[in-house]
Amino acid sequence: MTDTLPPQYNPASIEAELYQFWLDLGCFSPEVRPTHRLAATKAKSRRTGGPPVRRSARPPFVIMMPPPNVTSVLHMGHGLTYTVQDVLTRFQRMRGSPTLWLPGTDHAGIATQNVVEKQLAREGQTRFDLGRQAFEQRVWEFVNQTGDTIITQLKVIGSSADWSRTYFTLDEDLSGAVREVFVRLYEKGLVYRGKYIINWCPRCLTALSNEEAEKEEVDGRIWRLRYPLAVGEGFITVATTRPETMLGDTAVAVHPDDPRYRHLIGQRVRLPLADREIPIIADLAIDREFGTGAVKVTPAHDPLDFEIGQRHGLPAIDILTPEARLAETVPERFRGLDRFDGRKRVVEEFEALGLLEKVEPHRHGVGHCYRCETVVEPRLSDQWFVRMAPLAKPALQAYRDGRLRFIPERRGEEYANWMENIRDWCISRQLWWGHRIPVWYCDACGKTIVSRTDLTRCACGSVPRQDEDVLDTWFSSWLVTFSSLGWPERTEDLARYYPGSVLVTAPEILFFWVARMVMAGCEFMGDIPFHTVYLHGTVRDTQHRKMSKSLGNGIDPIEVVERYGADALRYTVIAGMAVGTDVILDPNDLETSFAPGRNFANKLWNMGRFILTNLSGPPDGEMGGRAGGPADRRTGGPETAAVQTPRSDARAKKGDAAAYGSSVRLSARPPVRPLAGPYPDTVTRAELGLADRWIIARCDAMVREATANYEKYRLNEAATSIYHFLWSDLADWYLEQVKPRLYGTQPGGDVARAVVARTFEIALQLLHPIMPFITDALWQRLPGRPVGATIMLAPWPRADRRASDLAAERDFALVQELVGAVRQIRAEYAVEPGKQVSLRISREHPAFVEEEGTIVRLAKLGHLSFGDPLPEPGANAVLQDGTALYIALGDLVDLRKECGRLGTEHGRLTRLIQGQRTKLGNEQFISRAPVEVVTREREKLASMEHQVAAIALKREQLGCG
RNA sequence: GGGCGAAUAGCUCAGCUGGUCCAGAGCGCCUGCCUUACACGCAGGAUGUCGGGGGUUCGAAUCCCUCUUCGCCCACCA
Repeated sequence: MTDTLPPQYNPASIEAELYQFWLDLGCFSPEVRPTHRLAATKAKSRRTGGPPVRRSARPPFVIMMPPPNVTSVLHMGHGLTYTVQDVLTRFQRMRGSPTLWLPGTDHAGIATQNVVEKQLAREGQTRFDLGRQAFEQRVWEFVNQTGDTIITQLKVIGSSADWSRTYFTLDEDLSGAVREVFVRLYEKGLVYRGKYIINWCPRCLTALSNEEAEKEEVDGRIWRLRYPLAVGEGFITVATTRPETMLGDTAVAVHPDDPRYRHLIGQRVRLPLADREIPIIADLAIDREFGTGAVKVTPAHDPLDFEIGQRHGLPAIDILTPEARLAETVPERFRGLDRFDGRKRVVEEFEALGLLEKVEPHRHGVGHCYRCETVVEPRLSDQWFVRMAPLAKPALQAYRDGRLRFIPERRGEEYANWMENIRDWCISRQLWWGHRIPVWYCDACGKTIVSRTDLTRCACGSVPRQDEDVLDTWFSSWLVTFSSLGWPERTEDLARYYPGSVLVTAPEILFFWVARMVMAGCEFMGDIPFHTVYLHGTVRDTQHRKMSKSLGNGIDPIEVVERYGADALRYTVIAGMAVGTDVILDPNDLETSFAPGRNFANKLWNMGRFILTNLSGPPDGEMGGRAGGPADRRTGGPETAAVQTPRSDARAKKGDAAAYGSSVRLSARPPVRPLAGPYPDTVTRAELGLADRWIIARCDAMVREATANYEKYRLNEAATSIYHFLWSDLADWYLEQVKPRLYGTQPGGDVARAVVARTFEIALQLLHPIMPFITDALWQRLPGRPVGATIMLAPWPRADRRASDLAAERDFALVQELVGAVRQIRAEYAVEPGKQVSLRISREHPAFVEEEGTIVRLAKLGHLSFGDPLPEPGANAVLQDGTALYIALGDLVDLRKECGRLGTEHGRLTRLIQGQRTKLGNEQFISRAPVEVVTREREKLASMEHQVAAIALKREQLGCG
């Protein structure tokens, strides 16, 4: 790493190198991985042989990474979710927990198969041309070729996952777990095969689970069709949204108590077009209010109809081919028509026959394939299912008991609601890419054999055939909380890292994945797999549309990293995301969208440049800075930033390397004793000035706030409080305040350096989980860092009681108000930027005396004096504590303007005082409000009265009338 | 149809257990500054009936009701 720090932060110059450095240190692993670099340090002397493993008192912190699809490319949604996970991981790691963020990739059955099939299509082939084996081979080749892309990209954004443990859901181990689970569930009677209505995607040619068929509101139509009675005159009118299915009708159902139809029950109708007779039956499931109250029953193509059919022993006629064309079972003229063409044709014929009664617009939910968005077809089919109700019980109980909690909380109710109404899970897929169902059928003896191992011979001696289907992708993902740790083997990892801690993901896969993982954990491990489910928002564009490939409104995170750096990306999404809310970014204006992060990173960089070049003190041996004379800081330029300084020598002598993160050499793990708070141990309280005490107190407040917010998953608040401390407090005020001290033009340089170093370091550490690269780059350059130290393993700063200082906060606020007042006047009177003016302050407050230098400098004053303001015209202001200011401005002053300014202020305060008096005059308020509140309100009034009196006096002096 | 959430500055949103955060941030906008860390910057400034109405309370952006408008989840009304 070179030490030239250019004025513009260039993320590319540090990120890749730092990431590699972290990898080399092995610090993404929950176990200790001492490297040669570390072992070479004085850690050796402290330890007597053996690996430097230290058992932490804290329980491990484990996050399962939701495995991205193996063939996917990073999008902004990934950018968000993996950033959140990395922030939590880095936070916990620094707090001293053995931390495991376990990554993996998902074979993503349908998605991957679709991609490869598309490739084949371009070559004019289908998977059937290749055959099963060759096709699988082809997919493997594709996966091996592209599978690393997403992992590489995750690294680019700074993810500190333990890559050595990366799994793939089709790995041998995980496949073994899948088979084990299938067999166990089968043996328990929880897996069964049966013929039911499932969601069928006519494009992917496979069954889907209920969750995979996404309901979407569609503007459709509802047709009323007349079915003539078989005997005599008349007809019964049914209502349908899918007229083509009438070709498969096997009954018409009405409610048994419906007076309109009661007399028709038991009669038959002549089904038009199909020219079949079907019965009119009565069933309680019929809603009399809807449509005509008479329902056409198509058992092969509708779940409700299927149930009715079951109850009444109706035949089911499948009228569709797998591709959703009309099948052999319909009259010839319809055969081969696509379902939607068939629909048109059926309606036309009904109309021609005079049997179309009415067409109405109708908005309703239609299922769409979650992978290709094709309208799914409810279809009667032989599939494998998992009985879910028994599995849901303990998973629901865990939530009810409070053992499993959700953030935001309301998501818990969605979870519970789903669990309570859970339906069986269709797990077989008519695909070739995935875990083949471990079931064999023997055609000779008719046996069905479910087996953990591949079966080559049936007990009867003949060769069985394996079920053609594969399992739902989610059937392997719901197991990863333990299968990725070696289950069903009883591995050390499993013992140590199960159950995990937090599951972070998007709400979209709450049911697909999260809920099922809880069920699997309860069933196979006897315990829930994590105690907290953190569901973050979605990344959307400025029109609040979800970012997606098809809409073309996506943002490529890698492009953002290339342009602004990973830290800018991370800070922007974290700061922009309150709990449970979405992140809005403008794909058309990356510059503006990521400005917060980019600007902040650059600010940090420059703060770092400034601080590092000044930590070594002024040149020419003016360490105390007591001798005057402006220091030429250029001689102590960036190149020397990382060299040892007297300060760091002092630290080294104290042997307190641990406090500066060099503990990495001792244990490669944060030390048990966390870094103390912002109070620098190298100075005594007596040496600290007002500004020093103020920034230390502010820093301490930030430590408390940010830590609490990290703990509460309020990452945006943690981010903004650190941002505010660094930018508004440290950079805008403290660094400006200490410049003369650092330059040696004022005494106290040593103290200033100690305070700057400590507070900056603490802020960097607190910020590290969010902006890992720049914080480590700067932190490592701070004086006294041993080779191989990283902020990643530095201990989490602790609040320090000695640091809080209400008096300092109050007094420095006064100084800030005063400087602000002067600046305001200067701006208002357009005083030339460089021009010095004189200020007179009515009150000799100790804070003003102590911070005189600051005030003079920051308010660009030539001279400051205390005493009654001069009676001559000048610019005036009154602070909240009643302190009056007077600035001599000569001809610039406009008396009327002054009177106007003061008059406005006077009026505003008078109104407030009025309100305040009314409030305090209210008996009810005095008696009912808490004493502290009343006291506070009284003080407020007193202060306002004081201020207004001072203003009145000032107006009198100016002769404002 | 059920359940839930949100409406705060031009834009995107914070505001966690009703009373110092006399309503905040970022971006944008206006004015002045290339002040020797940073123009991806510094200083100053403007903009809000906290969606409408009602209520509870000594006190409401914050709690309750209602209306309006968006959004989310679930659902076999064909």
